[in-house]
Amino acid sequence: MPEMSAKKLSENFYERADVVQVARELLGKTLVSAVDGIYTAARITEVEAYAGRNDKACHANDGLRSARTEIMYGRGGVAYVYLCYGLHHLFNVVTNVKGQADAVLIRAVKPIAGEEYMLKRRGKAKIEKNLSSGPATLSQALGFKTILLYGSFLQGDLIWIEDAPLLKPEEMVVSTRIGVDYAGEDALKPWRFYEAHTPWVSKKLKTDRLLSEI
DNA sequence: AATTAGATGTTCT
DNA sequence: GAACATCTAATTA
Repeated sequence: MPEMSAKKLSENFYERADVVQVARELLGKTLVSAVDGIYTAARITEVEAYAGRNDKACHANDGLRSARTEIMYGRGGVAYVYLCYGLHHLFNVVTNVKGQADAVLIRAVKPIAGEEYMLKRRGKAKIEKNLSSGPATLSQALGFKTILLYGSFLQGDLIWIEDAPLLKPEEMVVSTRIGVDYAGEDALKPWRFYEAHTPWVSKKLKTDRLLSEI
């Protein structure tokens, strides 16, 4: 049985208004999955903030409401999982209060527990970067599938996030978000964050800077 | 090492 | 019908 010493992040953490700050604070936290009765856990090493109606890169931009985006308008602390490119299930954490459609995309994690199950789900033999450094690969490693998990409560017993110390500015890299070139000037917003000095990151850009250098 | 093509299905115009 | 918060294998150099 897994140890349960660390605390689950509460409603207060997720429902704050500043999605960029919540994104930064999610770095270093522990993402736990008990999907399919299999316990896996991983350290969050890369995230991106999506700022609701005012963010052209966000699915809810201009206040778009649809079956897909509806969950983002609900309360913070639930999962927004969607199918990307017809193949990949991307996992987001909904933040802010009801009515505000903010979310944080989890883009990379470092395995902590249940590595053997992650390897099996990914069809890999070795634990290395490509096991879970990417929004689609981490979802596969942790068993996230959109049908099951859209709207999952993140303090339940299927998926949750456990508290861990905050990273310091010198331990954190800031960059523009990946794959959102269609978003015009919003594509330039420095809303991607990853843990410095770890290989568990999806990709690096020439413009990346330590947060402490800005 | 860097670039390209192909996989696939839902959402939005 | 186009676009899409991606990944992998194959190809080029």
